[in-house]
Amino acid sequence: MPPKSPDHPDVKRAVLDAAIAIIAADGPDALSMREVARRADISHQAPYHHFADRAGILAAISEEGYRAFAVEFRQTLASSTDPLADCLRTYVRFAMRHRGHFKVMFRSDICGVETHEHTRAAADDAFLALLDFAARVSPRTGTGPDALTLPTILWSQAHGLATLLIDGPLARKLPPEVSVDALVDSVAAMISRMMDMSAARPR
Amino acid sequence: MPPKSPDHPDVKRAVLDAAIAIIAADGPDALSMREVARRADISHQAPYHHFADRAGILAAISEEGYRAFAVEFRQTLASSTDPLADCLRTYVRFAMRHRGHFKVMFRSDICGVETHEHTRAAADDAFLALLDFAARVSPRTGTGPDALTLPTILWSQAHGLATLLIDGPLARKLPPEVSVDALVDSVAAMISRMMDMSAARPR
DNA sequence: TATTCATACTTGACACTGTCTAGTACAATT
DNA sequence: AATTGTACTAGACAGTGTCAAGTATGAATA
Repeated sequence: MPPKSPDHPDVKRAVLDAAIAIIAADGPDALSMREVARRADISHQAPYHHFADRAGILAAISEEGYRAFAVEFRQTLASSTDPLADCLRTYVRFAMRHRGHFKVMFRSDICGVETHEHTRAAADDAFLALLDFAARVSPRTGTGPDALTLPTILWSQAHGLATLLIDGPLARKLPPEVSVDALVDSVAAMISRMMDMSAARPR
Repeated sequence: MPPKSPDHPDVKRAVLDAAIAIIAADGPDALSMREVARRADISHQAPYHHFADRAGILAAISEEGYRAFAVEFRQTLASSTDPLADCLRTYVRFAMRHRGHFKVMFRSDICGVETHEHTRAAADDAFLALLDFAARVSPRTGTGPDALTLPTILWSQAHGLATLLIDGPLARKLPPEVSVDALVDSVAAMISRMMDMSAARPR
């Protein structure tokens, strides 16, 4: 039980929030321990009491992101009648609403998934949610060596769209009259239609 | 005309190659001007004679990447009888064979596409190649507000797969008996089949 | 041939970074 | 009252990007 600091009610949270804000604005590269400390109005060394190092902060952020993602994704999956379109939308919407988290989560070099146990566990769980999604979209998916093909397609589709919009050049390519939401919707609709047709006459 | 240095035949090239090697191994974050200079066996300030700053090196690398990508992609498109599968393979293969370039190209925060004119031009041209690809795959694509939907789908698919394999957690998820090449092949095959069916009974 | 001049560097310095090592203030425990 | 552990602060160090100034070298000019 951490006895509350006299200065701040929850320094750890303040550190995380400052870090997330910096990352959302300028990307993970711009994350500086000292800038975080400055924003949280603590000494440049205080964050080290809550996180081992810079990588520790990033790992904590991506872990938080994976957990939140799994929750949102499972909620959508459970309550949707058109899981393909809705989950795709959820994926992209999560990326845009939690840029700070998302920008770290899928950078395996910095997200800590290979070095931090808790982060890895959260990432694995989020991956399970994705597999559930794929199974729901196409129950025919077997367990053979091809079992990963459809999940890979769906994941790539959602992830590629999200990253191209967040980090990549896609948003810049959109003509002004096409909104990001509209694009996501039409992509979801077209994919959904293609999947249905493919299911209607398999093999 | 740059008069050849007495020390190196082409310092600029040496700087670029050292930088690409560093990025391929440890990502763009690990790129350090001083490490580059050390590897090229020049003073820590010599790179500044050929590039304005760190961002200038990254912009040069991504420009080079865009050009090479456009060439490879157009070659595939011109010579293929199954453009969808072949171009998807080319995209992913390019990412894996030119990791150093690829890891910079699609990080719009660092690739210089918004700040460096030549880089932007190369990126725009590569995008045109993608549009040609989409038109070839589905000639029915009109010019209305939905014109971007299919290109977006194809691009997202290829890009998502490439980034999940290069930077993301997908490669870690693959069971040992499934090779990356095999996964890319089966994804390409499945997508291709779905597109064909969708084309066979449109609307 | 002697002088000028741009090119391609090197060297030195600065502010900033992550992180190591020492501290210090304070609450809970003994 | 003394000890201990938590949550910090302060100082120092090597490494970073980059600015400023100096130096060697080859080409152009006088």
